[in-house]
Amino acid sequence: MPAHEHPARPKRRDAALNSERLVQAAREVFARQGLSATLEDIAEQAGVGVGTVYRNFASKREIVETLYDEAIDSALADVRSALEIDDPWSAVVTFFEVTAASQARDRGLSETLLGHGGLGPRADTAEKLVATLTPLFDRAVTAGVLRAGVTTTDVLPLFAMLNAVYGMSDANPDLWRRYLALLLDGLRATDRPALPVPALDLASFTAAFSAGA
Amino acid sequence: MPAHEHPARPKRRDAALNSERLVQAAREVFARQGLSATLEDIAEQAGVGVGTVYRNFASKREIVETLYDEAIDSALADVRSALEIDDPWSAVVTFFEVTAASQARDRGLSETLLGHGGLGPRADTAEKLVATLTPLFDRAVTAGVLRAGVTTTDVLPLFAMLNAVYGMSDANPDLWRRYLALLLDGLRATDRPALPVPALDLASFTAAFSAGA
DNA sequence: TCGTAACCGGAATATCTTATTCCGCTTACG
DNA sequence: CGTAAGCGGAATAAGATATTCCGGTTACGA
Repeated sequence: MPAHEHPARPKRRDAALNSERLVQAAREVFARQGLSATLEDIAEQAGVGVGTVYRNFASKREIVETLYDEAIDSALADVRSALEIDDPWSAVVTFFEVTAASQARDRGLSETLLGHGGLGPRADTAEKLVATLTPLFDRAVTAGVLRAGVTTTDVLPLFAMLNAVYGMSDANPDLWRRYLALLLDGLRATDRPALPVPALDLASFTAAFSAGA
Repeated sequence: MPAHEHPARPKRRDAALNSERLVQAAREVFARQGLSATLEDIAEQAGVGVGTVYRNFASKREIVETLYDEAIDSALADVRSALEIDDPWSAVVTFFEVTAASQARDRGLSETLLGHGGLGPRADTAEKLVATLTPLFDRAVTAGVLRAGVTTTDVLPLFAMLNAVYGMSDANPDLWRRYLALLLDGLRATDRPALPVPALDLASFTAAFSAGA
């Protein structure tokens, strides 16, 4: 908020409370149901009427932007903090596990990052993502722990795949870990033949990343 | 068509032609765009008006049923024909490749099988699917080529994952093969630790299978 | 070549869904 | 207490898309 804000009269106490409740409710509902959740779902979760939603946000889009604006930065931060792990392979594994765990926990987040919601990631995000991932992957390649041919552009398809499993079974919320383990085994250096079909090139990656579904 | 059909007067030639065109058009459009394709898309592809669609089918649902009624049986047939391959591991690989290839080629098909369209698979289909897959997997286990703990219920998540990649890049229509290879490597017997998190049990599998998205 | 029943195209209509607006009623608080 | 800030939620606006309808065409048998 602008620094020159009129301290004016503060919000009425009940209004301020509703405001907080709404943000919290939006987080929970989007996390559980994804970005296609209804404003009425959110209002109900917050225990208020839809009118109150609009007294706090100009539109649904604004709510989504408010909540997930830093989503991508946060994902990039996960990459960087994985780089602090000494063992190159552990770092890769940790990156995937931490990132996937956030997405499994928050369907709105994964939709935002995969562009399945309305507003796809901004155009330059793809490049930034690749740039950030490069050190992590390079180090693993140098150490000889990453399978030949695996590149940074593989992460989009890999997360898209995991995304398909997140909510599959209410009884097994951690089911995705099983398939992530499978994928990581395939990603690890082996004496097996190289993968068929090359990874996406940068152009295709960017296109796919900005496309969504 | 009933055997006691009045030979009556045959359809007008143009009408018969349109009929064929429509079925063909529906196949193409559903394959390309998935079951959410519009009846108008189909009519346009066939070069007719929407009215004509309704002179041939009572509803959109009927079109989908007509086209994908045998989809599941066909998938089951793929399993059985994979069983005719002598090498147990090749059989598993072939099953995945053949089945995934059909689905990559036809988005309507994969949506039907994964229940992403309107009409999910019928209730008893899950059991039938598991029953059919069992010999294929059992043989691979006996031969010691399948990783410990991998079961028939893994196929649903695995195909769901592949489904997320099928249309990802127009420039690389075969990209899915790259990730299928990765998954198959993980599925193959190794001396690596067992997978974390068990596979779905039958009840969860059935539930997930009938759920869709 | 005609007459006409069978067919057509595609605009109009019926439904749904969900975002967004509005307004009469409440309530916090000076 | 008075009243402006807030509120709930019905009403409205819009966008999709399945389905219906009907005036205009066309195949085809006589």
